[in-house]
Amino acid sequence: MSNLFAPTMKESPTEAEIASHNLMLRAGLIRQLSSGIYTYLPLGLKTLNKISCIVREEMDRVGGQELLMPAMQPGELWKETGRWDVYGPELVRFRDRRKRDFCLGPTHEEVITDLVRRELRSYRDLPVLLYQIQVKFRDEIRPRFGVMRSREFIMKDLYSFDTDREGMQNTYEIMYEAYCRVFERCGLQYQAVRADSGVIGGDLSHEFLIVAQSGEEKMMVCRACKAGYPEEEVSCSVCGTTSALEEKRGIEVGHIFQLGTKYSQAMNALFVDKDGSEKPIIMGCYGIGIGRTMGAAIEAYHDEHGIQWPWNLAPYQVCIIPVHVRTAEMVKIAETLYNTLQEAGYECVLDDRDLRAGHKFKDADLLGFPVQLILGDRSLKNNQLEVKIRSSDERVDINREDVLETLESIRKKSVHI
RNA sequence: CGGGGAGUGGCGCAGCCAGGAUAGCGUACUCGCUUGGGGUGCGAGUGGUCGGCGGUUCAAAUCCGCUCUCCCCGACCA
Repeated sequence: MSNLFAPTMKESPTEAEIASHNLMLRAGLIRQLSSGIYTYLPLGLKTLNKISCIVREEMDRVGGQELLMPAMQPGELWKETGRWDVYGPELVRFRDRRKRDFCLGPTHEEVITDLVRRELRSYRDLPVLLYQIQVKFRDEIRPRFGVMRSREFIMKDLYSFDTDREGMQNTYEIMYEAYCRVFERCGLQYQAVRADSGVIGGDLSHEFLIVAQSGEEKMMVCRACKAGYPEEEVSCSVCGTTSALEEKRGIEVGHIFQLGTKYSQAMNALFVDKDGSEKPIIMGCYGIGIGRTMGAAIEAYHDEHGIQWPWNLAPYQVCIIPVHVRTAEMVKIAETLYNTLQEAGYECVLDDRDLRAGHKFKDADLLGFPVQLILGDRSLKNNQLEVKIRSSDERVDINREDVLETLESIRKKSVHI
């Protein structure tokens, strides 16, 4: 950690009004460049990448193919769908040197549809699922809550292309399940809720919310069948029970849509069906806010001391804390332990800084590593070390040779999939 | 965009109303000693265009005008 660029702060910056924003700044995960525009520092990027990896794996698992589209998009495409006029000032627009209209993509329906209409001709090419994890730009009226609503943000957006509505609905269900796995693997409590499809357009739509007290959105969840409903929908539950609705709050991190032919029709993205007739491709689109998921995770898991990362999202799972680095013996044992864990596949940091124990403890708590391995003089003599679980504050002394076994059992308890 | 608030060493703030000497406090940082299991104690030190431009005045962080930025509340969103 002496080499780690993770500037922590003891005091809270004034601008951060909510826990996740405050902690991301204090723990040195992000720094603000401008309103709604943030730099991810090394630790913040680590977690961001963890979320991206999980998302990527789950998209690939259901047949998604990753590509990368440009952020800079010609206005022409947006005029084709009419969204150049509809989207409003949230769309970041500019002209190039030849005075052609361009924008920075807030979403990529136009670009992907343009790609697909050029390359996909036959029903034999379908269905296809294409996605990217990429930076998006939305000139929000009011950016707020740090990375939760920023003007530049990382989003996974997948677009599906089917030959008919049944195919699209099938894809939708598969994606729904994939989303459930993503959030489970992140170690987050989530809730899917029926939603309006808004500006994006289309028919059926669900939002995925991370359950958190501080969430901006209210929802009603059926205690029996776990189905979620928007607050305003007082309709009863699908499973028939009427009185078992519970109000919960959440943070929207994902949204899935059945688009139908809204874009394919407007942009003339057609395929030739079995019977030889040309039909518009049936589309769906599926977003996950990567940075927002990170913020929501902190919002859901923190205490007065700092972050409590779920195992799979932690920048490092283990923090080794020698209470001092004054003796060669202590340093050697700490380094040996570090190497042992590295070889065993644990991501760990060694707090080799020449600081007082209290300072290191405070930092480790703030940064939220799931496990702290504390090396003190007393336990050292007995060939022991102290294991502290961040989320429960549970502490036990174990023999040093049992460390891998102990970590493995902690990992098993923390991770479900 | 409407309503509210704030810009003063890295961070958190005081000073401004009632203009005046070297712009102050906490923290962080550097050095020395000290301490060593929950942000040690003492001492010394570095670091400031007081957001910017213009004006009033013998004199502006302080008064006036313009402007930029940031934050909070509302409509919108991953």
